[in-house]
Amino acid sequence: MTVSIKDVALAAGVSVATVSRALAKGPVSAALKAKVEAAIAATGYRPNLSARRLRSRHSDTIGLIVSDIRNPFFTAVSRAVEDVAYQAGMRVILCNTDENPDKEAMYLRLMQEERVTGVIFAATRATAETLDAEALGFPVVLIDRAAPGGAADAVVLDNAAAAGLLVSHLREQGHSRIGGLFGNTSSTGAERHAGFAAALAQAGLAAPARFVAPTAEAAQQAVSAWLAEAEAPRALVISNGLLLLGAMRAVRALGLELPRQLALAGFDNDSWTELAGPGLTVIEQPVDEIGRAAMAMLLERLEQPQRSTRKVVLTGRLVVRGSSLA
Amino acid sequence: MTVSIKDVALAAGVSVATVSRALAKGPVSAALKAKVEAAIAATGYRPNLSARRLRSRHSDTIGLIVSDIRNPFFTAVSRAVEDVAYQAGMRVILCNTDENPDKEAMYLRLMQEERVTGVIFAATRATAETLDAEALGFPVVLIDRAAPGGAADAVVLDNAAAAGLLVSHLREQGHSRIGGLFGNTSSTGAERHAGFAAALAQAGLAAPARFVAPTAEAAQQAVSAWLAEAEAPRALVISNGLLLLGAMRAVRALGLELPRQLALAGFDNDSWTELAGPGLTVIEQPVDEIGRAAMAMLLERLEQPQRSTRKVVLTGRLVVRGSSLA
DNA sequence: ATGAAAGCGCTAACAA
DNA sequence: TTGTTAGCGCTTTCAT
Repeated sequence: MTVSIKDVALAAGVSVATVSRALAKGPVSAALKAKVEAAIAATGYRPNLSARRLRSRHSDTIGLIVSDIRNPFFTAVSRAVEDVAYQAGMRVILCNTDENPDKEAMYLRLMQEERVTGVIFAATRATAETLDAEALGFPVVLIDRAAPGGAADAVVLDNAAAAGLLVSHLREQGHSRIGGLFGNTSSTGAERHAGFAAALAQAGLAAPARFVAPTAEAAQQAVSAWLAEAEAPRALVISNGLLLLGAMRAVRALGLELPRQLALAGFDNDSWTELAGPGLTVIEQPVDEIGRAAMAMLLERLEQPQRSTRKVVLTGRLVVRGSSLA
Repeated sequence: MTVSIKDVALAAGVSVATVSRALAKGPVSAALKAKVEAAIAATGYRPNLSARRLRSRHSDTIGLIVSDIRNPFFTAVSRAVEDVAYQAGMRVILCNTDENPDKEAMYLRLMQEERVTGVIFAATRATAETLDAEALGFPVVLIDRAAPGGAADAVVLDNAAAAGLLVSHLREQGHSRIGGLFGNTSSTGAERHAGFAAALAQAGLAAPARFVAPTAEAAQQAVSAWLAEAEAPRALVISNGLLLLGAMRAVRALGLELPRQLALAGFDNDSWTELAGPGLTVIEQPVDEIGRAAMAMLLERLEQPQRSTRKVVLTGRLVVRGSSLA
């Protein structure tokens, strides 16, 4: 039925050890190696990775746990991670948690059962706070959101600075009634809010903010309601690409003209932001770099399990488009 | 070091078989089951999935091979597939081929080595034509693109009809100089072109068409060049979401006003299409249904390996927006 | 350089 | 219901 290394050995007239060595590029004479290769071709043999992992005790697999792969930010990061991983001979298991702590716990358990080499993880705040990398049995690199107190390695954006960049830009365009919309499950939302609030405080301005579930629908609803109020902001900072999508839908539904009636600026240079309305002003995250840096940190951590945790902080780039211009 | 079922058995004072049964919800008395669970908690035991797969001879894993997860169509399909799969207790391996036949071959080999239960595969035309599901050793369900002659199960859109829908719509809006842009690597592009050409032929009109690599960049370039020509079309049908993105960038770069100077209609109701310009008229694919149907077909095929191959043809829905209105 | 043999952690006969 | 035992296919000593 299924052909094993034993069948190959038999067909080649060598021992299973020799076949294994030939496969692993170990010390095998050219003559035997040729015989083995012929036998593999003749039998149609394919190594069984489960057996290999069981015996060799390394899975060469990393887990990538994100909230939702439909978010273009995570899609882009995951492509970068996968490309690097496959080049390094590692597989990637991708999981979507929908920002649900129960699912996060479930997938972390799965990662243990898969005996993964390591995990790259965009955790909710709740999980990041209680994460115990020691107990998990594999290294974890957090992306997008960091753990408090440097409990784990992390690759993040300088969220506060980026939010400040957006506020400064809107101020330069003459805005003073600036509101902010943020996600309520991640530390990222909190950090961006902090930067937003600090920048406005420094300017002596109020910093009205709202927090919503991290979905386009929630954002659309929140923005619609907010803009209908008497003291509605004239400019809006939106904390991520998903929320920005919802905000933009609200703007369209209300028939508002950007930037005349409302200035809009947000996070994530998703491909559509350049095409919507007059183009949306956004903070571009270095998504490829985030993926690469996370993989690199994971590999470093594997080599030096004891070194102290690090946080790589990357800088966002302000992309100015029509939605925020005076 | 790593705790195995043996350690649990020892701690619980039972045999390894009893632990295994307790884990598999086999016949175990409540008393022993409690002891086992206590021992698992005490030891922090986690089953080793590699060992389980090796011994049980089923991986409970399905492979999902797409061209590029950054394409929102595949992102959406993959989410649907994963949700169904995880509910059915299966894990998913996701691979990106970038429409590269070498990568396709490599990942199919990987699937064999993982001893996957089955594969859902968006193949290039080249690979679909030579696909031999028998030799692979696992069932394959093609998505988005079918194999000629029904060589494998498939879930596809009625591409020709959908393209016809777009042409009819543009005709109704009074257009007669209608051009089409299609991808050059997939059967999907070919089918959409066929439907496009047939619909225009029936109307007694010319059907100028161009074929490009399936990237936004190639589309942008092709559209820019085409619209600069003397006999440029006044309406454009674009074969998928990625190409549509490129086309839209070209439109913006040229400063064209939709739909006054150019009518635009295409495939894939990606979230941005409602926000770009006056909103883009598109064919919406039932992405969730595609994912679900593919998983369902895979499971059916596993139960009935011998039944003849089937092709599930789903219907696209025309979503009319401003980009194509007279 | 090659082979014999042990055993990774688990499930599935088979016995009891 | 429970325990004993034989492998699943592979890598890795340990000999030779």
